[in-house]
Amino acid sequence: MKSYHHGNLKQELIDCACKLCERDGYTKLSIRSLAKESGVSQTAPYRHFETKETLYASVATEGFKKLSKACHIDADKKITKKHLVEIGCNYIEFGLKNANTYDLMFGTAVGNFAEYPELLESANSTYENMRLSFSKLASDSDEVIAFKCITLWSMVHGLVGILRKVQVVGDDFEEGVGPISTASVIATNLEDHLDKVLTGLIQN
Amino acid sequence: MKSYHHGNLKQELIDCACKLCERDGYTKLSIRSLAKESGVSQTAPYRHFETKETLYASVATEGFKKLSKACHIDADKKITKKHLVEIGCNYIEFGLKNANTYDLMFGTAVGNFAEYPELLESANSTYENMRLSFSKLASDSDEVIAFKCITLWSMVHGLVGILRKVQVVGDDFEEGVGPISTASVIATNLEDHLDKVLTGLIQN
DNA sequence: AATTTAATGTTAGCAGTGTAAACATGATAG
DNA sequence: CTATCATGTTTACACTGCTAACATTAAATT
Repeated sequence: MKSYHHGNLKQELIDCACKLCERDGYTKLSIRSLAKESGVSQTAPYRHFETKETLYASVATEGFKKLSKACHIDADKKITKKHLVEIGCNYIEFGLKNANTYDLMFGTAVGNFAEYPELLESANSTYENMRLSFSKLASDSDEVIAFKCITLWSMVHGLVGILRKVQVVGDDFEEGVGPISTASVIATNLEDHLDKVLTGLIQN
Repeated sequence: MKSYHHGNLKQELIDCACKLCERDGYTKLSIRSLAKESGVSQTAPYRHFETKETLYASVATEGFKKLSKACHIDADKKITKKHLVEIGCNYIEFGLKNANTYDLMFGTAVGNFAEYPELLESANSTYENMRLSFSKLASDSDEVIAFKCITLWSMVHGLVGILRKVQVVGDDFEEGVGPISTASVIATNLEDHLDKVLTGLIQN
């Protein structure tokens, strides 16, 4: 027989939410269906998540932890441009393979990260990781490092968005001229592409 | 007295939706509230929009038309790098000033553009505009032009996303090191920044 | 001009949602 | 052993997208 108290509800809800969110997109996620999935009453989740946004924040936090791991470079080694390209590729791969979670992390579903300390922490730590890698590449000032970092981030972030969008736009352009074919060329040569862009970025 | 038939409901709904969407974000937009706003019954909008997504598509279409206009460069002039920087700046300005509409245009709220011919048309025409500008910069092959185009687009698209996100992340880093201060430096020197990145892109 | 038809509106209603309030249970601290 | 408090349940409200059946009127056809 099942006990009145679940025992591990919060974590189970988060795990389940992560799974469903990535499968169907966060819009399709409902607290009620989540509760049913865990065999618990409709409003039980509210003992662990003040609002739906709080739940979103938890899912996003998990997302940033995964992203951080995906972009992690072993700190002992000396960092070269090749490593940065690798970081960029891993970032993009994460964004494309976990598209729905990525939306939650970078969209507007969670309005203000500062309201969710764990989310803020995991997001900032992802940034800090990237910053550290750049700082080991060249002896730049902190400002220059931060600048390069934001530039790389926006580059890969933009590629994730455009590569995804373009698959959905249809392609009624001539061969090789439309956004889809071009994007797919970029997508299949991500390393080369990032290398080219990073070269312009690093040498100055 | 008001007549049974509204006469111009569809356009009024779209206009109203664009306004409310930009003001509150598309998530807050409801067909019912929209109907009430136009003084019409709850379900009247369904005579003009099959589903809510269809309405979203109309709002997004208007968005792409505006974006296209914002990024338009007079075709007669000779295009220089400076013009491309200007296009990029205008793009970013649009994305930041019309953030909520931008979300609708580039998010997943409208799943498949191909289902909405007008949306597809307006989105592709925005791309085509940018492509034309690049084609007047140098005598590259169509492939190279398309490549540069996608690269610039993903660059500015990424900057819009990161610049917005970073304002929301809070900044518990040292002075000049955190994403916010860096991003704000980039934001206030957009021209320089784009110029720098474009230079690496154009010369090869 | 009369009549049919199609476009556009309304009413009523279903199933689903987020969330608040009041109450029930049971693990834990005194 | 008892009181407290975290965690669960029930009930209820206001809102949502959407469908089906019906009403009105503009436009097309005869």
